[in-house]
Amino acid sequence: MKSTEILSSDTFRSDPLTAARKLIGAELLCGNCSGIVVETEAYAAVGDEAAHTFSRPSARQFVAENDAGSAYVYLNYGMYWLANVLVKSSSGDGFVLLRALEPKSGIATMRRRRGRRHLHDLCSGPGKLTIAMGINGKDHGKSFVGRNARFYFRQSASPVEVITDTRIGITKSADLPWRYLKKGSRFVSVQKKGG
DNA sequence: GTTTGGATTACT
DNA sequence: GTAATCCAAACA
Repeated sequence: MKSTEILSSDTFRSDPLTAARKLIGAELLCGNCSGIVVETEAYAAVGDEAAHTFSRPSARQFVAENDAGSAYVYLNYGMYWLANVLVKSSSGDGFVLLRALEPKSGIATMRRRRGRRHLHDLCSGPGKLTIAMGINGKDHGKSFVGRNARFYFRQSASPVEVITDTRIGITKSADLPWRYLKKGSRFVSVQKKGG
């Protein structure tokens, strides 16, 4: 029972750092596919130069018009869809970028979608996991909340050790330790020394 | 109307 | 190391 419990929507009513940490170890489900979240990054809606909200009025409008738990999905580098969860709280709004999963279910489907065979190459990056899970621009604005949502999270069955690191692929506010990783996971996007 | 800069990935 | 490929925002 514990392992199939839906992650409380309160998770998305936390500040971005807390929410990003809480999502590590949760299971993301979409259709017949699922995977354990092993890597996330937090982006703050205010004061974070790396966040879309810093330079995009359309992103600020998204935050204003959507509820906590909504999907913020955008096309990066003209090629890859990246998926975030909108979080809203009294201590700050923001996004949690889903960066890597440990594949659990629907692996044949993931292999077909990705055109890759190896388990470690299915969801080991923000652009890869959206392909593997079948998430794209049509999912922008949809909700991660509720058992009937197109995608949703299950609570971790057991406590997970989380480590932090600096965020990947950004040039502004790059020194903030807002990347969260499941300790020891070999399914993360970029292995750093010791990781 | 044109330019610019990306929260990436796969291939050489 | 770097090509691929699209969009929002900024500039003219």
